[in-house]
Amino acid sequence: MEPQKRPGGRSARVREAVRQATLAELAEHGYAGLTVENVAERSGVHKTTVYRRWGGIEGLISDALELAGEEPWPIPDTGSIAGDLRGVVQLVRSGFADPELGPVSSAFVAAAVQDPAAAKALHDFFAARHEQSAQVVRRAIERGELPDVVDPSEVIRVAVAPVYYRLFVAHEPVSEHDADRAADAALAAARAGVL
Amino acid sequence: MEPQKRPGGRSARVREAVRQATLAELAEHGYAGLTVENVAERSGVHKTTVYRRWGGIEGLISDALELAGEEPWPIPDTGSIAGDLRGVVQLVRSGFADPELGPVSSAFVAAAVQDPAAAKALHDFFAARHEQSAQVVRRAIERGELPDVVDPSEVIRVAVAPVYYRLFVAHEPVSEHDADRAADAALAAARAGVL
DNA sequence: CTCCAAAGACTACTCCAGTTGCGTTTACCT
DNA sequence: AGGTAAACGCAACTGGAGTAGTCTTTGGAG
Repeated sequence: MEPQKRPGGRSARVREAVRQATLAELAEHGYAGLTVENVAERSGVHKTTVYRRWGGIEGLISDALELAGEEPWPIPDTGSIAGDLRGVVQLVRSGFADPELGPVSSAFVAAAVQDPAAAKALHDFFAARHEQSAQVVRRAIERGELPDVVDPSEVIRVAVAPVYYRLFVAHEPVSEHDADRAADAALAAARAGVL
Repeated sequence: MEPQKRPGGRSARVREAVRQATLAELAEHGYAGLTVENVAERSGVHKTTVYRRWGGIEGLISDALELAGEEPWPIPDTGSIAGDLRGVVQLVRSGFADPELGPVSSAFVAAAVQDPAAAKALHDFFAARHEQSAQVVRRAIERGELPDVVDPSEVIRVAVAPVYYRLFVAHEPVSEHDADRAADAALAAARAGVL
């Protein structure tokens, strides 16, 4: 009574096992502590197989990232653009603050800074996120809360950028207040029509 | 006729040679391609000496970063906060776009994402940069261009954040227009009093 | 000028990430 | 069912990062 056989046999099981092991290792040891051997041992798949199919750590990251990108992203709907934008930014902040998800998310960013393949995967990931999150801005435009000249995805970028900047560039702590302020700043700029 | 002897003898020369070699290797091969052996060979200093004094790649990066932090940062003075802010952000953008400085600067960011020591060094670096750049905002407040409730360094952060976000998180290209727009957005938020 | 302590150079070693070649298993196809 | 090609497992090997011990050089002090 195998789970299911149609979408693939052994290979599919191996792939899934490795993906899960990668995420688990990432959560435990972070990106710096991620090794192919540990992933292989945890997944029960042999070391050489991982090297052949994934090519190395970068491949593991890209694959896991692709998996993460398929998961849906909750879009806030508080009724006002102010609340929605704050919701989006807080979601980002809390995601990295989470002791379980945080290290995994951070690992993706870390990997992308070094490996071009991971960078491409992360680029696509964020393109999708921007597109989805921009929904809150489009709704606001329809409601007349914002001028229709604003670029919806640009508002999202400017809103979340300070959080990422603090986390991965300046390496400063990010409080809830910081997140709200970033969202409010993006909103003020959008209202002024500069975005 | 040695350059100068007071500030130290052999050790000082070794340290300087290694620092320069680190920067040169960083510019050529980036952070991913940086190895202790290459730095040692280029500097003419033995491998073991580098390991003993710097401890490894992280130490090399931290040391080079400390050196970079001592260099002065040009503060724009165009007469208006709008021009000054744009100048600050453009300076960031052009720094990373430069074919020589870009890889080095990027390497610092990459290193800091992985190594705590480099992260600390980069944190201090940006703290100093924020403090210096905030000057343009403080002048604007004095001139009455901005309300005196605004947080000068926060305006800087919000202004430059989208550039870094595009470069190192979303991995999107950054145009001059993007940089100007980010500066304008921060200014609009500051005028609205939300920063 | 001579001596000495600190710092660097050198050699040889260890250890582990990544590779290679080959044997074995597995899913799919007729 | 049986055959086959792809995918996986396995063990041995390679290469380079990092370490340890020892010798040599250097810069300063009396």
